[in-house]
Amino acid sequence: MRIATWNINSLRARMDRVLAFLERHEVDVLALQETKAKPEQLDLAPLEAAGYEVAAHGLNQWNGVALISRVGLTDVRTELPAAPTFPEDETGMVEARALGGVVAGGLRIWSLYVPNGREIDHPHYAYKLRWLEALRAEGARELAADPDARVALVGDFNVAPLDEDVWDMEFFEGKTHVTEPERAAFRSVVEAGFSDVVRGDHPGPGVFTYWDYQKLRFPKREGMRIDFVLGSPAVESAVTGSFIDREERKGKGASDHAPVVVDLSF
DNA sequence: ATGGTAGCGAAGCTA
Repeated sequence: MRIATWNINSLRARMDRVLAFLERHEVDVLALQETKAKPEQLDLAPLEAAGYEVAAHGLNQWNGVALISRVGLTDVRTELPAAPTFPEDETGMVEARALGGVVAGGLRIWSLYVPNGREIDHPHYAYKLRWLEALRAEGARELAADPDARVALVGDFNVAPLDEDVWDMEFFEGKTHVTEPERAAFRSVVEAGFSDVVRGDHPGPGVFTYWDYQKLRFPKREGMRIDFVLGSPAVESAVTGSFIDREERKGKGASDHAPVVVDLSF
């Protein structure tokens, strides 16, 4: 089974890229972030013609999350995101940041869009830390109930866990994504039992998943590693390979994030 | 400190 996560920065603007990506890599389940569309705004005909469906989509906040899956492969359990445990953002749209589904074989996959945090002194930064703590608690709860649970936490974490995950630490001094509280919150999720299943095969420095549109960051190779696939022990032991599809950041109409792809064999 | 780019939706906000 091949799963992927991709901050798409508007699903409508990039539906053609999504379709080509799914087919080129034969992806089974794709978690999307920043869909920036209401479900009813999407033209799903091309997806369905290719054998895919939107298994789930965050309801109506711009920065929505979604799961695209081969038809019939993913059963969305609305209780899975455990939304009540997640803090609400100022719009009250909790479900638009975390959405989970059960894929055939019992894999639970969550598409996560961690709050950006904006500035360190902005209330959104504290919200980001609370949100990550809620994620940790929910993940820990799932593994306490079943240590062998197949759970993948995937998405845009908006945290660069290591210094080598940004192109220049000096640039990020005083900025979000690299602060110790954010990194500690990320590590807490890992320590709850969800390990990065990509980094081992694709160590840094210089291995990134995001490059700002501005200032020629991509051609200058000035990026950040902030998109992750974190797997429970059962998922980690099922990983047979992974890659970051840097090609998707190239060309006209690219998202500012590249997809992260992981192969699993249970 | 500013502005640079992109998306949405029709001005300004978010990233």
